[in-house]
Amino acid sequence: MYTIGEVSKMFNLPISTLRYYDKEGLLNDVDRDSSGIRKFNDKTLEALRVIECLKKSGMQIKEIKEFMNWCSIGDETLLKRKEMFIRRKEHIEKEIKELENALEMIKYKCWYYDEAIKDGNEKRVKHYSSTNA
Amino acid sequence: MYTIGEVSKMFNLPISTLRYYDKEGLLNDVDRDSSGIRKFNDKTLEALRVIECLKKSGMQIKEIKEFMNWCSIGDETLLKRKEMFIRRKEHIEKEIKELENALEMIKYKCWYYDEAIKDGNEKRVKHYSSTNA
DNA sequence: TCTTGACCTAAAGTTAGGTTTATGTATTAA
DNA sequence: TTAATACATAAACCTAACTTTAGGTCAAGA
Repeated sequence: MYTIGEVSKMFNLPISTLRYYDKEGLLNDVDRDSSGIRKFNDKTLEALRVIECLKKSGMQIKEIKEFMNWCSIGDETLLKRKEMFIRRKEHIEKEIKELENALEMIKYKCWYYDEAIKDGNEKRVKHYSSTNA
Repeated sequence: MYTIGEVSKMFNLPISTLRYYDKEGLLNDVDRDSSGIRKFNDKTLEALRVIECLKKSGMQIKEIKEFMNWCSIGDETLLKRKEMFIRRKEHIEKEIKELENALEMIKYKCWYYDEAIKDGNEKRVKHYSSTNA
């Protein structure tokens, strides 16, 4: 059992964010002690790891909430959940490709400015712009 | 010379976004015809390509504006610009790594649900959670 | 006893990056 | 001449994902 402050440190997430996730229904059934204080368990930690991952994959909070809901419904949603992960996989693979393209252009720009700095101006290197970037 | 509508189609960007970029100062000195209509040139197209790339690398509009400003100042900002691209390179490389980590977890989840669907439930496969994800 | 620190809630506020709306102008085809 | 298009502006609006604020509870240590 962990307090909200402990979990906040473990995940490097503001306490306000954890409360927000709870309020939005991303953290199914968070236990409370007799005075209403949240007691997080290992299931919550696992949920937070999944949330981190799904956010990275471009999902919105309300979509993640929907997924968490499917999880608590049970076996009848297994297929839906699998299909969702397949879509996330495709999304993230596409995103990586796009980032790699951007990275190529940025690397070219690093070279471009290296050369320009050597020359003191962009005159010579400018000619390459249309052919390389 | 291109109209805003043509550029919108070329870059698959809403006209409103192009006007917004112009207003925010991301598109240095866009020419206008005698009745005030924007006439984009190849320099603008190149700027748009750079903007796309810098956005992908995680930069904010106001930071991109600052960079565009450096470009119009001239050779004295060459070093600054190069350093900026080096930082963008680092940022994007870090981002790719994080996405690759998320992708690993998502792939595991795809396998997990594949197995669970074969079994009709998560009972058997659940045991692997702590060791794999 | 008092104060400090960690927790709680509801509700308002914030920010980025656009988008929409309302209104107007200029060109062109029927 | 009228209607449709494509352009223009300023200003209001929107959304997601938090964050901040204001006010309150509770347990522990000095």
